[in-house]
Amino acid sequence: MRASQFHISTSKETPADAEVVSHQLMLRAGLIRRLASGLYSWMPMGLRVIRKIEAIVREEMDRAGGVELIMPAVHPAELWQESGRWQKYGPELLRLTDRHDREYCVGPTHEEVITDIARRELRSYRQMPVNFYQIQTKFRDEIRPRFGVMRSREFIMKDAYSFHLSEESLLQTFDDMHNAYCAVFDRVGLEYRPVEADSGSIGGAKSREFHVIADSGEDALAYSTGDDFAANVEKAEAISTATRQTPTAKMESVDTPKVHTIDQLTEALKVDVTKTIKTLLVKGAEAPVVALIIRGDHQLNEIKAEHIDAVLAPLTFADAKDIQAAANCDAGSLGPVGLTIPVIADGDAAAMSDFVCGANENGKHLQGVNWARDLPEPIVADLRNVVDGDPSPTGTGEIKIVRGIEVGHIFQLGTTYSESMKAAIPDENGEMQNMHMGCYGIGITRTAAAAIEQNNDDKGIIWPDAIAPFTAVISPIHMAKSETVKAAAEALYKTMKDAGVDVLFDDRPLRPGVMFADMELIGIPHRFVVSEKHIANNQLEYKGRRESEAEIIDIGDALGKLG
RNA sequence: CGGGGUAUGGCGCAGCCUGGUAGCGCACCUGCUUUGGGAGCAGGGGGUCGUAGGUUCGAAUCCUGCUGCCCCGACCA
Repeated sequence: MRASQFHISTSKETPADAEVVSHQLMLRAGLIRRLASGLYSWMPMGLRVIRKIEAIVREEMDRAGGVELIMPAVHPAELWQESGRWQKYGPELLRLTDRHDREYCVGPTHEEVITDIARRELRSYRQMPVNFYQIQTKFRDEIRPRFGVMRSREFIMKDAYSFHLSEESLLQTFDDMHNAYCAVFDRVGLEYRPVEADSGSIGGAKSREFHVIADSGEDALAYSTGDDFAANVEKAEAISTATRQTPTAKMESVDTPKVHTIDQLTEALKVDVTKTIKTLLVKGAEAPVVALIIRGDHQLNEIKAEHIDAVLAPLTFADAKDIQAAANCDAGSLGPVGLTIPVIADGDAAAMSDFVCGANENGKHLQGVNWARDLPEPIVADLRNVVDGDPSPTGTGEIKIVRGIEVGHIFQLGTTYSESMKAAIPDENGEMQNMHMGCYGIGITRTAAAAIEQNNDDKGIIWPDAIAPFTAVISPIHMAKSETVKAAAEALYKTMKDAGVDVLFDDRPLRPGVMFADMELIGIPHRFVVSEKHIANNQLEYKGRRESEAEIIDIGDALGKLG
């Protein structure tokens, strides 16, 4: 491609509203343009990246036995009503009405449509297992789109859905997909980690997320230093190793005016934060409210809390009125002593002795509190987020926390959708069986953003070769003034094109500094500079995007630099 | 949804407090000079100042409504 025939649109200035580096660089390099909140156009330079990621995904899906199809972006409401998600999905589902007053939604995911296809198309167990996939635009009406294409409303996703007669077959495909995803992210050239995850609203038994490791990631991941355990913090089990000590203090009330937070409490009473507990009231499944108890320095894990039977799902915090009714005080003075509602304590909180908590009376706290002696034993459950240094749930090593960007997610759905949508098939004995299902997603556009988060410097993007918009650029110095340079650059361009290299010929009549700055910002991995200086020796200058110094090579050796 | 901020040429911003001919940098166009790391000089084009109303002789500026965009938002016992 000749740069003069392409569209290159770079900017020196960083747009004011871009927060994260990938968003800033994508805008500056002219890869994307914003149309409205959470809606982006992919400009020619950016689209090349997307197409390369798609090609890798497609190859690996095909290799793993996937078959590609494409489904409509707009879905009739009836299908979603049948699965029950028309109600459950909430405001993230963009709903539309057509001229006949029929209701539709813009698909945020395609379980319903593919299940409808499966129940119509699959008539014999001999047709299974089968794994359909598509690469297509999705729409989710996010509350707060941000970080450019990292969390946009419209985005491109590869979604695959597999159908099986048996669970064993599903497990086999789930493993195959796990391996295919590893192959995809290996080829794209990212540092990533598969982690155990909660399956969330899609439902089903087991799921695994693929995260690109980056400090700007929205998810916290826990991994073990001792083995290959890795899980989303939402899912990672917290192991309590503490054992309760014998009480030494007697319970007494202390005045704590204006103390509403744990920080204020530790300051006022000069007590270590690990001797305090916090009490959170949430709506219960049966009781109106339930008390959740965690140590002062720990954080509630909402996902874990929501999975407890006594807790109402989705997790809802008690409001001021509920708190008054249950404890006769404000939220800042809550404690478990004397409560008549169910009290569920995290393992570490249940192992505490002589602790400090709210007195259920504004302006007062209790100290020297002990379970069993001053209040009943709580129900014990895992309620908190794991933290750095926790023992690994596998028993070897300790937990470390890193941040990640979720670029892939694979689920074992089981028979959730085949039951609600009646997708059954006769087995070898002619008996109808609900199909077992798996689903597997890769965020194509998000993968591009994640790659930039992980690969950039003060000059711009540094694309991994596999997904760079162009693998190499030829930058001639003052070609307009030198027939020699022009001839050599044209010849090199032809050689590279003939060799199948995805090369950009920067034939724009620009000063060298401008050309270099543009190509570094865009992040082309390999640069070949053709100039009068070296052409006489049949040489040119090569520089890798990550290298600080250029080297002089023979023109004939240029192709060798591209591996 | 709640809180905060913001809206002036393609991009980044000043002007607003204290009402009186809309300005700067980048980008763009023309010419000359320059030419290996985002050139210099000269000239030029482009803006209903988000929108609707109000106050006023006069509104980008003051007031009110609406809209867009950005940031923050259980973490609290």
